[in-house]
Amino acid sequence: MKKTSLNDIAKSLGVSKTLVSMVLNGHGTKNGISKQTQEKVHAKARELNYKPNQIARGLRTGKSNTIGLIVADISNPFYAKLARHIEHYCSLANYNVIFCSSEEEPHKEAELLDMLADRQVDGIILSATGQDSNQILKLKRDGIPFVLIDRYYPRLDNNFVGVDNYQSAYDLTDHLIRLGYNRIAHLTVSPSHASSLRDRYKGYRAALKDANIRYSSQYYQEVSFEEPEAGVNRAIRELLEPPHIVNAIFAANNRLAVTALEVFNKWNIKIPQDVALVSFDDMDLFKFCFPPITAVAQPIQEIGKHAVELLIHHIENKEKNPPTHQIILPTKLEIRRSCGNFLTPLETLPIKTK
Amino acid sequence: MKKTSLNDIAKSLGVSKTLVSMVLNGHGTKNGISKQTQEKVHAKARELNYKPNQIARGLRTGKSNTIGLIVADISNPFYAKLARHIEHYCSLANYNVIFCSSEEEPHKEAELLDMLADRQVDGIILSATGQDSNQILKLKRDGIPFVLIDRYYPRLDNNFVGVDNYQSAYDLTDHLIRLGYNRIAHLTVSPSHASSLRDRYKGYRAALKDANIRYSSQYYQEVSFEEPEAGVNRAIRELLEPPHIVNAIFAANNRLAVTALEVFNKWNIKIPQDVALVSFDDMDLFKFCFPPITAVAQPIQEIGKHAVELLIHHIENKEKNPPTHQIILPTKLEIRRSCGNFLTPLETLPIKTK
DNA sequence: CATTTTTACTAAACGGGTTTAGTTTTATAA
DNA sequence: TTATAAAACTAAACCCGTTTAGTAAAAATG
Repeated sequence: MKKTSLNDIAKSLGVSKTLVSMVLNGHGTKNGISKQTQEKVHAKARELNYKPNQIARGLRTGKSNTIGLIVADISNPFYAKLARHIEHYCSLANYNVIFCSSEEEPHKEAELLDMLADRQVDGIILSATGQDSNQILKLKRDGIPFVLIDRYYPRLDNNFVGVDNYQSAYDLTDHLIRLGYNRIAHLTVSPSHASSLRDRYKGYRAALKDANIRYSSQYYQEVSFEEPEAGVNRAIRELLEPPHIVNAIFAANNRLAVTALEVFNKWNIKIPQDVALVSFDDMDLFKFCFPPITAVAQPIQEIGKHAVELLIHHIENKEKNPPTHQIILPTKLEIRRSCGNFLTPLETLPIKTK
Repeated sequence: MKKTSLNDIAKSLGVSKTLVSMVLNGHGTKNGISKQTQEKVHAKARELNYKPNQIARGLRTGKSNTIGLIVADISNPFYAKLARHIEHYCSLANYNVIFCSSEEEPHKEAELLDMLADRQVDGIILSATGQDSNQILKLKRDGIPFVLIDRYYPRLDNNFVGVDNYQSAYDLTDHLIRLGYNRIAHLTVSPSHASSLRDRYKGYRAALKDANIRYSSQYYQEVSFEEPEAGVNRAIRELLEPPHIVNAIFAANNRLAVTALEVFNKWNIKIPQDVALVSFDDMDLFKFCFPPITAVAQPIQEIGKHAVELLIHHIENKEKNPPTHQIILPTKLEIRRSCGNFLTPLETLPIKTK
């Protein structure tokens, strides 16, 4: 059964499609269409189950009421939850979401951005891989409204919603230090072009420095995004085999922490007896694993909400060229048992170096 | 900067836009356009960074190269992973995905289906809430190709990709029975219109029956999707407070199992000493929690792959009206420690009834 | 009664592609 | 030399809404 078009309604009532369009868009009264005619149009539209073709409408109005969302990895619960909230807030504002996952690959990110532009999305929410700011400059040049989430480009003045990765990482490291850990590894992803990861590292370093703890380059372990298993394996062996370089590990994201957990399991390494573990980004798993893992939790729902609000504001005030906003939301340090006695965070524990 | 249109290229070369369109779509030679002209067109398109407007193209061709995906709950890792694979396979076939989450609400599902139809998607992949088959009939009537995943409508002859929930639930229950558990609760979601959940229940009942284990209606516990916490709390209190109605719990999906884990944590209920727990649907958490949870794992990537293949096949053979397919994929029973000694599944353990 | 205003509506352009049905020019066959 | 075919290209319709500019008829005003 073919779909009903505006013309079908117009013909069957013997009026112009202009009239039908105006009435159905609620501009009937404004344009002086009589009450009776309006009623007839509405009745016929209902009868024929008319649904406007959004593509045709979009072609004329230049608006698709669709936004694009590109996250680094949709299978990561952090981004999955974020995606859900973004979809939710968009649907409240009558926008749809085209959903993409860049798999942390800059060339895929570039392709996706092009594709979204071809689809005439009204705006884009992007967690950038961070390697190539040309993409961002192109968006700007093409005048497509966009909001960066999670990661930003330090030198560019863009809309951004995220957390203070530096301070949160500082606090997380400081938490370890106050519990007496003095040899803390930093496990991160390579190549870590993402601003979030770089800031986490800087916060970690600053906390060490402020506590007068000597940093060793051996503490820094980078593993590839594509194959974290092998990298984490190697990193943990280096860090924990005699002479036990570290007594605590700071995982720069949840995926690394989970992978570390797997490796610990395999080698029967005990937390926190053999090593303490903390993670940036919380997840359900960390509540239930043994022992529960201390982590920095990001306010995912708020990030999604602000990103959508900001984006839609920009879309709907496009010509006025509104100023950009940077929204930094607070994180929460979820203290659990993976660093030892969590009830007395200020008491330093005797650390057993195995 | 305004985007380049076909007309821009045509004018700047002094040719018709027909010619440009044909050349850029690779129909140049077929339509007898000379080599030189074709080269000129390509060169100019490159120079002006021409990208066809997909909306305009879609309006004319009636194809949007977009499919809609509706899952029940995108924040559930099962669906998040599925979504990722679906997006991946679609992008290989040059389709985009509009992503939606019905939150298990039939009216939201209906709205989303309408919305996707308005957006002229070429097809839909749907994990239906299962309450209202009218939606499905409407899709059929409108001639929109679609594939059901995860849940199906037993009476309707549709494309479907999923697993044998009945048999898998039977096997999972049987696993408990062989370990000596004889009072097994079934924890499920209400209202469980989804075929998957109903089949899991049937498989559970059949396994009990075949083992000559008496079933009590007290074993069946239904909790609401919107607020599982309260429901699971109540259910577990009913099941595990004296007189300890059951010694094992079969959670019909991973979310219920995770919620149960939370409740156990709160009340200091030990697995498997106080109660055994198994879950339908696996997740990372079950590998790492203490103890690790035995679960039925679905082949998520294969489900996504087959769903996309089937859908695209139907889209691209629409007029030929290809026959429907039902693809049932094998599950895997991941035996862990949540039911006691997992190394000797045939040996019955002495069960302590608290 | 003539003119202006208001009411109720319509024709046609537009957006940016695709596609059908030609047209013009040049080469080939009769 | 003329009819015919092939080669190279174009005009215009079409998809389906939205929007601008305008018209016809009735009512109000001078």
